[in-house]
Amino acid sequence: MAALKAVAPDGTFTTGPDTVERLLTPGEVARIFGVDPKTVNRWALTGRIPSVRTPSGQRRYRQSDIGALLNG
Amino acid sequence: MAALKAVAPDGTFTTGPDTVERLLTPGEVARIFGVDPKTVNRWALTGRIPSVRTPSGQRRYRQSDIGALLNG
DNA sequence: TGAGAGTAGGGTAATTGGGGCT
DNA sequence: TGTGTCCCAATTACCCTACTCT
Repeated sequence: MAALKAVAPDGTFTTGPDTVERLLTPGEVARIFGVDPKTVNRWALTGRIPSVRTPSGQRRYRQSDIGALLNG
Repeated sequence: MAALKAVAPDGTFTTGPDTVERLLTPGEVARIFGVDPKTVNRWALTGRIPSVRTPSGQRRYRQSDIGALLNG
C-alpha cells in the first residue's frame, strides 16, 4: 500500500502520483447498492469487499473499491 | 466508466457532472410493473433491462432505466 | 454534559437466484 | 414465447441493545 501524501478539506487523500482516495461509511455504501448497512458489513466479513477499520472498530470502504464493483 | 463521486441521504449518488442514480430491488421493480419478481429477473437475463450485480450476485436496477421504460 | 445519528453485534423472518414445470 | 408457480439454498431485511461519533 502506498504512503499517505496529502489530505484535502473534503476528506479525499492521495497515496500516489495519480491516486485519489476517499473512505465511505457503511451507510453510504448501503444506499448506493440499495441494501441494508448490515449487508455491507457482511460483505466485508466474508471477504467480498476490502474494508478499513477505525481504531474503535468501525468499518470504512474505499471509494475506488465500491466504484469498481458498480462497473463490474 | 464513470467514477463514483458523491452519495446523498436519499440513496441517490452521482457518477458524473449531471448523472444521478439510485438502485431498486427486484421486488420494487416488480410492484411498479405489476408482475412477479421472477419476470423482472427474466427481463434482465434477456437483456431487456440493464442490471447491476451486488457482490453476492443479486440484481439491482437503475431507477433511471426503469423510468425510461415507463415513459417509453 | 447531553442529544441525535450512525454503527457493530446477534437473532429471526422475508426476499432472491436458479432450475424445472405449467 | 412469455409468465406464474413450486422447490431449495443462499442472501438480505428488520427486530433489538450497546457503543461510537458529531
